[in-house]
Amino acid sequence: MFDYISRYVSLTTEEATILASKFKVRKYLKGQFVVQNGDVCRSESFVLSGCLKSFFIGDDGQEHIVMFAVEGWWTADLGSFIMQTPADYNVQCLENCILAQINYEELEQLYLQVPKLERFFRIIIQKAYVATQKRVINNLSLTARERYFKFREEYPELEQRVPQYMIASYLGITKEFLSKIRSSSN
Amino acid sequence: MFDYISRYVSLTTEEATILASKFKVRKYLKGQFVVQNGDVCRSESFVLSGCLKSFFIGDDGQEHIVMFAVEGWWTADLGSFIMQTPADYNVQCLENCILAQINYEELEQLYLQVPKLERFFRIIIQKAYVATQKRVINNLSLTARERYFKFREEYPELEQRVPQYMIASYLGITKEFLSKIRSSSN
DNA sequence: CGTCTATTTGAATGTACTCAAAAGCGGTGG
DNA sequence: CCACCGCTTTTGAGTACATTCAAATAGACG
Repeated sequence: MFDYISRYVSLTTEEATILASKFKVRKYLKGQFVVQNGDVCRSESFVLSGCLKSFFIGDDGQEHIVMFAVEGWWTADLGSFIMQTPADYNVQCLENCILAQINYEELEQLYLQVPKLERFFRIIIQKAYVATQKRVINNLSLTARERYFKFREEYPELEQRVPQYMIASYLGITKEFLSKIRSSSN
Repeated sequence: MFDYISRYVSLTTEEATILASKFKVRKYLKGQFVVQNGDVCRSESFVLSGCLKSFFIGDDGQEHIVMFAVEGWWTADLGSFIMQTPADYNVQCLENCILAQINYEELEQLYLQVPKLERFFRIIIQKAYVATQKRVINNLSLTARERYFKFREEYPELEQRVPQYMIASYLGITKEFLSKIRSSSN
């Protein structure tokens, strides 16, 4: 995690120590929930190992996957976290996971103690924002087929790690249709 | 703009002066481009008055609207701006506009001179990110019809100000189909 | 080997798109 | 003041992409 952060801002040993003191490392088993819909999302998690999905249940009763997270990614219901309001999403482990977590109050303290990190998180979010905007674009301008192939290119690891029906959900198509896409010319 | 910023961070008079010195106010006529696809997006713009669209031309040759911006919103090709790489999008005025603009170098200086603004922009981007994620969700879980009515609720002003075919583009549907949605039970 | 879950296949249906043409609407000039 | 032009919106018929539901098949795990 330090390696990762130091790509964006350089920390002194002291700052790194403060940083480390705010995070707690926690293990989760496959299937466990890190965030549950309706609860306030109390912490932001950096994935040290494992794989998770964020999803919500639509009015239709169906599960819609918002995003996946693997090693080196952050996960949370950010909307809930920043406003400290009940979460729209669930975050659940698809594998056994090890997460480095920081809660709301400690993060606010951290911003005060190490203002550089304000910059770090700004940059991280900017990138996430741009990526999400690209996803909006793809959803609007590409067919299901094209979206799927783009997904494969961009996240070849996920293609392996995650069941197909979840990828279908992430892409916004049914599992049956994804299966048909795959069978016709892969 | 100061009012707007002071909702998130409180600035001293001195800091406000520095802030003001970095921004340039510029007027654009209806139809003018603030950012052009292929150019590097050099500045971020805060809309003082007017209305703009960000869009790109898909492989199919069709215009896809990424977002609108009205008074009190920020606009830019953020991906291009933060990486200083050629823009994917165009940003064009739908009305005569007055924008407060800051370019890349000046913003970086500003972050150094008034670190509080790092916080301000982090918060802004966080909110934009959450909003964009909601849009992804809506696109995945709602029908065209539902998306349209949600859009009306959320942006009643835009509904008035922007031609219908652009709203259709923003929603990811054809203008013909939007017309049909409207005619059946409005 | 049996059970549970995930994937595939097929037929019928629905939602949204394409293309073409008509109607509405605002501005401009005769 | 009306006629015409360009641009936006509407309407309709035919089509394509994606969904639903049901059933069959394949894989993983005990």
